[in-house]
Amino acid sequence: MPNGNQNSHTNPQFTVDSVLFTVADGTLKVLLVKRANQPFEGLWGLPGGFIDQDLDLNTDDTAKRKLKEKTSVEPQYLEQLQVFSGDKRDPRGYSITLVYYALVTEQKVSTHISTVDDVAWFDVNALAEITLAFDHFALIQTARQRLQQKALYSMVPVYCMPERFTIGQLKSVIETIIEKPIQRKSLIRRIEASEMFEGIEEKVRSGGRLAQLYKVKSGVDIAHFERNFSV
Amino acid sequence: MPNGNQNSHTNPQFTVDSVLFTVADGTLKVLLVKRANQPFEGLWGLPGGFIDQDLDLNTDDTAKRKLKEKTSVEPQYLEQLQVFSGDKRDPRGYSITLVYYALVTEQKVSTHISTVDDVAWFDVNALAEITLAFDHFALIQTARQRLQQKALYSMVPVYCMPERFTIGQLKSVIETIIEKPIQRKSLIRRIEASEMFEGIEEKVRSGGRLAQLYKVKSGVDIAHFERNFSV
DNA sequence: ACAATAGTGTCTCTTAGACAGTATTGC
DNA sequence: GCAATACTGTCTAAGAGACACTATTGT
Repeated sequence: MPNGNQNSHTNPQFTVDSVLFTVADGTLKVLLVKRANQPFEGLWGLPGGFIDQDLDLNTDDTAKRKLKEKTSVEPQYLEQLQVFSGDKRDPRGYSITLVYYALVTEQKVSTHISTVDDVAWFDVNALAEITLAFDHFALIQTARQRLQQKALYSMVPVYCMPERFTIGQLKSVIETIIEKPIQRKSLIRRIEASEMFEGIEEKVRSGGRLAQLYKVKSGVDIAHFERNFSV
Repeated sequence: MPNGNQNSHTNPQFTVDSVLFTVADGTLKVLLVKRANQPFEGLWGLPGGFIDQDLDLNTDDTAKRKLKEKTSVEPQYLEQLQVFSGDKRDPRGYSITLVYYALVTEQKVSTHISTVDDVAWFDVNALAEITLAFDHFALIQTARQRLQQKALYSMVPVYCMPERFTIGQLKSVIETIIEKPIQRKSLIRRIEASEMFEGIEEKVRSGGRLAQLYKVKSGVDIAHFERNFSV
């Protein structure tokens, strides 16, 4: 309920940060950027920054723009996580950040990332060993919990998959995210019940019997399916 | 990822607004405030305003403070909904608002509200008939959807109840929120499975057989129970 | 007695987990 | 044949909806 008498004291620094996840090599990874400015210059932190009112219609655009600057692509999935605020987050004083979390196929960004040295994937289980800027460690943990929850009742892990994938690959990605094994049969039941995927006329070898390749049917929104794994 | 070179262009107006719900007279109601300032002076809008860095440790405090100003009590339940942003929301230009939604027992605020004329409960189904400030109509609809979802798999509707309540009363409140009938038996199963409630040594009359009164066990957090109504 | 509301018992249906069993591939 | 992975069939257990049934109250 704005009333017009704002000032810098009531209008603190506002930024948008994103926790971009992918699954590769059997681990959950998060994209971090080496900071070029104070504070925390030289430390790794989340990609993000200020709104540019000329470029961004809203904060979603800000998150996408900042991610594209660092990865050259827009994430397949992007969702608001939550706002973090207070005077402990930033040594300069009270600050507010709107945090998004996002998912992407690792392959889509790997070539671009390998050409720069200030952007890299980090294993989320190895973050305790490095010092991150601001409260970004806590933000990542919160995002990870939300992703784990969402992976239990939705198909969002598919956003970490390449366009064509096998059930075995998807099972492995889900298990990496939720850190628990699931029943292959349960996954197949979900895939069938969702009616969001179709087998394509191609199989791929995987050490044993050839595996059926699947892809998302055109025009369906994966995010709109809910079903529970009761792990 | 703040970097220090902010200005008013990259740091637009930021406010915190709250959608406070209650259930009374068999309908879902939302608390609105008559605006005393431009823009939209004289129209009804959500309670909210700017952060006060001296009073608010974080945005949760801002939401609570503004709600207390209008209702004299803190809500029993408060949760971040989402951020709304863009240059269409406020005639003065780009703006950002962090929206919370909250629940309260109607009785706790009724006496205070009746003493002022710029705060009132509105039936959420009658909002189309009045003009609200800003995009507050849309914010309320989003909050209502979130509340409906949450009422399906959690016990949050209990936050709309007085301290002691019957199963019949809770059933009615849930049905008002989700706009669908539920099975009394299913509700009882949830109450038992949650182990969060206890019957007290008192019954209350309700037109037929006396009804058992329940209350929340001390020390339990209602928000931490998940179970599905498959309505 | 009867209406009204509270509360119980129990059947069915859906669905997830478990896991045995079959199918197909490379070596 | 054997190891490895893909896929299927089916039993079981949990839990929600449905609804008939019993219990207790005021009139």
